[in-house]
Amino acid sequence: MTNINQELATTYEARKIEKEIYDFWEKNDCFKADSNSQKEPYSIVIPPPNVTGVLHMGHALDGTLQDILVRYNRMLQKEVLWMPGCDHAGIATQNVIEKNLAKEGLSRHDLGREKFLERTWQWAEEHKNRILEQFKLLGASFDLSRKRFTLDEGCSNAVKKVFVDLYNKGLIYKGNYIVNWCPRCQSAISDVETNYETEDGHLWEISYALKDKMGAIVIATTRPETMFGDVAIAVNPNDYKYKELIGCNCVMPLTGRVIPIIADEYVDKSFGTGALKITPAHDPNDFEVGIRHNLPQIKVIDEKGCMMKNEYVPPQLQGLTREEAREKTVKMLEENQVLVRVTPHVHNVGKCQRCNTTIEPLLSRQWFVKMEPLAKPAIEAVKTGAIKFIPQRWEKNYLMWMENIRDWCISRQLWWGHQIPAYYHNQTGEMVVAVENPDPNNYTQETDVLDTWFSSGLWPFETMGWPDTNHPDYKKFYPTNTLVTGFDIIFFWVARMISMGLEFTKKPPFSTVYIHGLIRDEHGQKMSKSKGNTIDPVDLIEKYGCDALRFTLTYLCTYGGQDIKISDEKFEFGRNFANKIWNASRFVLMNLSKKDDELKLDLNNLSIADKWILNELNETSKLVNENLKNYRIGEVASILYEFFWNKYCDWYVELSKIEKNESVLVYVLENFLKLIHPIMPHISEAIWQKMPINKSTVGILNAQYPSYDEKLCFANDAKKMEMVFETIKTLRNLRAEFNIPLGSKIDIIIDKNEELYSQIIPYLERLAKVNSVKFMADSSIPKSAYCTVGDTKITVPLEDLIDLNQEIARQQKKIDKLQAELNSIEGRLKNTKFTQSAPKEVVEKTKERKDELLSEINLVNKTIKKLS
RNA sequence: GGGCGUUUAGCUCAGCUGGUAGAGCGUCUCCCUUACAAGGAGAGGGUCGGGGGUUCGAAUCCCUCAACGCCCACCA
Repeated sequence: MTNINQELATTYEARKIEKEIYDFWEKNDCFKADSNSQKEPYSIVIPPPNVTGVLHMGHALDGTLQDILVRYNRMLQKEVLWMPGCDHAGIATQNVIEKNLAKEGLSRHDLGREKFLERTWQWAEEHKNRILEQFKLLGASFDLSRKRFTLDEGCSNAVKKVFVDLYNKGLIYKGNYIVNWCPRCQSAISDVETNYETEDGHLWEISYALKDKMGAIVIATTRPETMFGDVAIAVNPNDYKYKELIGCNCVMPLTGRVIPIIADEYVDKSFGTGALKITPAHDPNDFEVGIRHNLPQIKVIDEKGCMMKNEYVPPQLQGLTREEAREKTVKMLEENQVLVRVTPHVHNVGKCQRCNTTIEPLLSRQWFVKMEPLAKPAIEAVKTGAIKFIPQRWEKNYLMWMENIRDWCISRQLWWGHQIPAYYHNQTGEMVVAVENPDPNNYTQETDVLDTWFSSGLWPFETMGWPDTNHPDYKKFYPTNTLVTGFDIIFFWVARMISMGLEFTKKPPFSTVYIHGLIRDEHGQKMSKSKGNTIDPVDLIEKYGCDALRFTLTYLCTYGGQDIKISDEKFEFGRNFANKIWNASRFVLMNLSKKDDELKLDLNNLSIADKWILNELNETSKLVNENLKNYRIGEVASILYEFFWNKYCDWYVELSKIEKNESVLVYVLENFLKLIHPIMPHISEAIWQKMPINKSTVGILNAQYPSYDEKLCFANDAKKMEMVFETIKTLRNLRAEFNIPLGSKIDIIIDKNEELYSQIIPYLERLAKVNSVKFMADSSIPKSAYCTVGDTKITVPLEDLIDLNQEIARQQKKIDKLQAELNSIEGRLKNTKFTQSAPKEVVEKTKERKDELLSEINLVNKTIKKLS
């Protein structure tokens, strides 16, 4: 036998071993899915990280949870596919490239579309693999041979087909609507890409003179610079203040243009002055009002956020930015004495999610997806339970959004992305929507590209070979089983995948959506580079090890999906556990004298301790399976921690130093390694491979996951063993209270349960430093300390070592505690309502407890009497 | 303006279908016991945010208030 002591270092060298193990899996092609397999399928698609991205803590959590599910199901002997890939991330990536260009003093327009895309592709190719390589550091067991990219040929074909189909079904339309326009990105963005921030602004009240009457009407606005695009003043039809003015005209200050006063329910009588200027080209609500009243749309701010040069904008304002124009407009209004009042006003301002620039609501020609018909089946799928959210509360959130869905603006004025498959005739301008350009000589393709989420919305099926529904992957692995993601992209991504999946495959793309919390810093702040509070998972892996990171994150992952606050030091928890596993295993392996067949578990040759640990293992297996199936993954981590550390190490391994059963020692370790493998894949694999047992699979990752086994249920023996532990703990406690040094051994006299205790005398000797054990029904040694374990009294003759008063006090304390419990229990039992209405078992249990307490109190009382 | 979440030991948090509160870290005492000091043995520490209700029994279910956080929403 090799010298294992030399082979295994005394502290676990995580990184060295983790690298070796991952290499081993890769070399053996362990993560490759076989679409021809007869086994039951299990599949997950990764939420595709951005091409330009680097691994962050969110990925670490998300990736770990997916890997746990994937590895668990692989060990349940299913055919598992975890599909990896990246997202082209339209705006995000284009921004990065443009920033780099800017360093060279160039803009994308200097390069032109073709050159720019060439450059972006080059960047994407260079960075595409980086993040997936980093996922490997997490131990991700995805099938890299199937790696996909949202802009690859297959995805592009799927996107085109989906676009054309939706267009032909009338679910995609093009038109002039008001959209969220980012003047910096120079593109439209969707509603979900717009974040609102409260800002301190002003409410300016401006007087518009009536045209054919004396007097004026005063409106209130937060954006005076848009007034040049006004086409009406609106009041509420029921507002008596303005009743006679409806239908009148008024003269705009500064420009003198004449606009009507109209009535619309939308106007809130109580806000501001109750009169509202209508600017359809620069406000979404005004846009709606304008449509209702058939008003013109006057654009006064351009795509860069500057005042336009047209007949509506006063010459001195033309070309100014929105901000400059606002200041100057206010000044001009003041000079003209039409500014009635200025009050501070806090309001919400839309910001571009990507660059935080203030959004300009802008009238422009865009492409939209009509969402209502697509949302309907997606709502049904969740309502009927075809798709389940975990935790369930997210369903409400999802449904509320879907039921109030608005059309989705999918065109982006970018270059990086899927170019919209619409073609315009060079002369006639006729438009054709088709997968291919009907005639490249005469038709030019639409320059807009699609929102990134359009292609990621197809991710679960576009990666499986769709639209080829005979593709082996599609047939075997679609629909997928579980989608794992954070709540922040339910609207962006999850909702759209469900809609698109149902529309195009007629199947929900997954049956379970497992939503986890977000990673935050130790103060609960969101991690961001700008705040400088990020923790790099790669650093953590280097410092503590991958399995330590995974275990810690898993442990912190609650069923309710709470956000997870982390700090560097928290990962010591996982590292310590890995080290414990390592050392316990080292101990077991070092002390084995048998091999292979000799280590086969013999159920006919078990001590009470063996039965106890096997019973515990069995219970643990049961719980772990139950909790994994129910996505209580944090609970699994805590169950396994408790089992291994507090049961196996603290007790069973210690007992094995006194009297060992190698086969049980190995059996329990082996099964624990299997149980922990999904969470801590490397260390479990590393140790498993060193174990002298019959290994029927390539690695532990393919071994059969342990489950509850009737044959290993030893409940009665386990209970007895618990009593033994209680005895040892009680004696240790006594030792500590009386400051008896470990060197001086104690004698004990036990009054009951001789059969049990005589089996475990060596344990008492070693673990409680007992010198001798006597069995005597009634020991009457007055100068003694006493312990009671249930109905058993243990006398510890300490002669002069102890102060009798101290011992009396100690016993009295125990009585007080027992008595308090007894009082409460008796109260309950006296209450006939309790005995009548509580479940039988509960009443029974309470009665049993009462008897236990009574006899123990009785016992302690007797000993006190004897002492005094 | 709606909706959701959180409030439990000094800190960070568990606590599933109601049966009388747990872990890790930190603190205190003792131990470098031949797997592990990233360890071992022991101890202390909580009227479960406030108030009300349902119940034999509430951290757990209901109502209400408070604080903090998040999401959605067009209030100019």
